[in-house]
Amino acid sequence: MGSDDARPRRRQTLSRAGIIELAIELLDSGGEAALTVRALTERLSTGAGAIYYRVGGRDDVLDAATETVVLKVLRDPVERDSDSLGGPQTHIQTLALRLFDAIDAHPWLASCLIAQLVRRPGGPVAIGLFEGLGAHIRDMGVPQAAWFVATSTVVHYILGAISQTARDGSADGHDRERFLDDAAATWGSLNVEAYPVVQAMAEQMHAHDDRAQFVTGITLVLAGISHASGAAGGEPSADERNPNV
Amino acid sequence: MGSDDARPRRRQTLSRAGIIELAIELLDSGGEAALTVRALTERLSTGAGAIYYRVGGRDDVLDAATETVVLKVLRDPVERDSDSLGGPQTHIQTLALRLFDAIDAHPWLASCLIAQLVRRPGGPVAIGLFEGLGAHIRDMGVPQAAWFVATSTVVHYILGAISQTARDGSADGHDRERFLDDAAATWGSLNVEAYPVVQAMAEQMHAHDDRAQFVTGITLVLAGISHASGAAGGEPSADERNPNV
DNA sequence: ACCTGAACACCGTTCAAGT
DNA sequence: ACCTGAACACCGTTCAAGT
Repeated sequence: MGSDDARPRRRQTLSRAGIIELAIELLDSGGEAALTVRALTERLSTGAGAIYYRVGGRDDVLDAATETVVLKVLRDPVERDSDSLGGPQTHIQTLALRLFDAIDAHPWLASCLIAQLVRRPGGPVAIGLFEGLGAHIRDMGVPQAAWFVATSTVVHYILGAISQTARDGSADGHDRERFLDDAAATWGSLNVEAYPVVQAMAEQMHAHDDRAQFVTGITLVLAGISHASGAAGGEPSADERNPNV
Repeated sequence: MGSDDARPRRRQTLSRAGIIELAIELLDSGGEAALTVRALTERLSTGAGAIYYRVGGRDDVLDAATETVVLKVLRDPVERDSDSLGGPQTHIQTLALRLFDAIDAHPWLASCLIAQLVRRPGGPVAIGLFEGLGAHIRDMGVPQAAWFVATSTVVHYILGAISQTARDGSADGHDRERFLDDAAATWGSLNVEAYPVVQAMAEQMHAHDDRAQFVTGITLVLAGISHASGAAGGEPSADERNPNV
């Protein structure tokens, strides 16, 4: 206000957003191990203290990168991807699939997302997830008293499923396929007396498609929710109440 | 065989099992960060090479510790914990709850279990999980073609749910409770226009009980599975198509 | 065969010092 | 206010050398 000396900022090269953007780039190309404070400082030609001043420690950078990616995925209105005729279940599938597909470009995201929700259960990522998915749970006709349990169940399924789809930094998609083929071969070669179920599953594991299986899984979870709460499947029908969930 | 010079083993102090046992002890008391090769060597009065010779690198120790704990939990017949009158769904709940409860004593287990299943999808832990749970999925009457999808869905839900129950090494149960209270307070104080659903969930989040919610969640998932496989009389909803999938 | 432990190549974080 | 970067206290892993 009163001060007439217009203070010239020494530099403007270093912004919080720029650090986070670079962090995402490092994570995408080299996995979680590639995000080091040193890699950040070298690429930005700065000192370690600058990172701490702008963002914080390594975990804070990781959380910020996760938040940036997840909130971007959640922000777009579902109508952009969903058939507008689809009911709330379709919208939940759309959101879930966006998260699933984000793992392809950001294989590090699954474990960071899980870690972040543990560290900050009331934080912006948790809020975005529960608001985005919860609205459709509400639209399914689930009674309000069950919104939190039902949404939590969906979130838990999504987290577990994407965590298993994530490759670690080193492996690419092709490696992972061979990896699962090996696993299926191991299952198939087991003693059928000791492992009858796994033995029988080996063939399906070999043939299975991660994405299709993810959709089936979430469909099953939603079926359970709508069945238990008495809500009709895709259509938000009116007066259905079940206090029991 | 032929050689008559009975070679005296220099020492017998260092066994693979002993290393793993100590690793679990370190993990239980100090979290994942407390398991270092150096901590192991100091407590065992040995050199780093000995660990590598007997078990392998740090990740191998982590995997071995995880395997030991998980397989122990899965090994007991479910009849020990389940009401013997209970059906297959009860038995799945029993197994799931054993896993859930194991997180209390071993808060590090959730993230290590997830990591291990990614690293070794055909390994003994995966096999134990899918055989143990899959047998009851079969007993529910799910058609064989859907065993793998259905069991995967249950596994994914369990992984996601226990990952969120896990505290990190520093926090104890009391800390975590205060943590969630804070989160609920944050949710409750949000702008109701922007976050109507989360705002409405705040109260339930505050009142909720992790364990009860876990049981509700798995019940919902199982309801979805039995509903889908019962209604179709064949495969579960693998053919229910979201048009944009 | 089994173990030792120094050496190597990294980490994240801090903080006095600069501008 | 904002940045520097040396210093500190750690890591996991390797491998020649011992027995």
